[in-house]
Amino acid sequence: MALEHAILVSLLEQPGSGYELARRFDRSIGRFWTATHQQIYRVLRRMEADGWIAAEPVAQDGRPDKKVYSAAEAGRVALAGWLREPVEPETVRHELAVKIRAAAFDDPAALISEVERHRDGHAALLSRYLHGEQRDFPDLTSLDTRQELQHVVLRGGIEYERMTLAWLEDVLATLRRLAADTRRP
Amino acid sequence: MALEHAILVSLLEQPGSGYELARRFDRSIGRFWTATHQQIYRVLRRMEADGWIAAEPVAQDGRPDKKVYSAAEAGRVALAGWLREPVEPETVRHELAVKIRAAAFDDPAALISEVERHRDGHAALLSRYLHGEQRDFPDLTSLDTRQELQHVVLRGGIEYERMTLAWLEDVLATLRRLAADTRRP
DNA sequence: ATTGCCTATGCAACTCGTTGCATAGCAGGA
DNA sequence: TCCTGCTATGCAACGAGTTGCATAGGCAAT
Repeated sequence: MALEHAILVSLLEQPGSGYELARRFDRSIGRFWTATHQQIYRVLRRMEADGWIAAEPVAQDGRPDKKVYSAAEAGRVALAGWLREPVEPETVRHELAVKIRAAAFDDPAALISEVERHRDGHAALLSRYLHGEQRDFPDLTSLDTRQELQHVVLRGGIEYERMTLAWLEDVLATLRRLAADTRRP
Repeated sequence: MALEHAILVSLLEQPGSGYELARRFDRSIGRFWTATHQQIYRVLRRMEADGWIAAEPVAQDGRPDKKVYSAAEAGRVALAGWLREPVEPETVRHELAVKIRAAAFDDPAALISEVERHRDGHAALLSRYLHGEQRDFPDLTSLDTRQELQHVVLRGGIEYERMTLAWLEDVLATLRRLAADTRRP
């Protein structure tokens, strides 16, 4: 399980409440790790009990109080240990690939609009990444270690989206060709 | 949940026992959907109860009896319905990306061997895909619908591995540069 | 002879992840 | 004024996924 570790990284980069973490997981962190607020609150309580993080209650006016968490030394040590462990067979769940192969037993044309939706979603994400890159890394010649590492992860996201986009166009061309073939074979 | 649907696709392509399905999920299907034998047996029982698949006991000599499942009409209909539903935000779990960002709070050099391991794994997988392509699709000019769709999914796998490989080399170069910088800044 | 691996299925216990709902005050628009 | 939405945290129930173990015969190598 790496949710603890993803939370630790996020808290090391910037302390925050459970709610704030949930929003980060909807944005930047969510690029490579997703989590709902339920998961996050549960894990935060466990991590606090284990001494990995420390909580400080913060009163706010006009809105509910919050608990701001920050990474503790024990958490940083646990993270360093995890870094040195070999990991994961990376479980894959690619629903669209299942659908494409399933289309052989139904109508390939029925999938076209669904694939177009995915393509548009990936195109939008790529454009968000590229804008985010320009905003957060305007000068690529002077980055510190943290920024270098954030940027190489972002480059991975960008390349992934580019590749996915090209593949989805390939899928669409294939589906359209098959649909035309079955209409007048 | 798409495990049912992945199993249906596999059984439509070729009937088989739970054990055989489990092995397929370790090989080709496992490229885009993973599952253990436990999950598979449980889901098979439910699908049989729902009338999506039919089971036929097959006696074998020299080894235990098996139950060979095949997709039923109700299953095919369910699969066609699922094809037409919009789906999934595709939950992402990219442990290596978490590790890379975590390295900013520890020693970037500690990650190098881990990333090299991943790179080697992806290189081996790419080579398996390319050999599988040559074996299963020797003549790309005469494919039926099913093969066309299988091949476009395989192309996706190949492009994914190529992209990942290039990115991991980028990650390695970045980590090595950062490691050199911190040794003599 | 024993050990280990392969086929084949399954139970039990557990953890992880998701969904629906609840509370509660404040802000902004129809 | 009412409705919607945001901040902020949490409970309860369920479903999905993992891990360890069990059975049981056959095969091959040590």
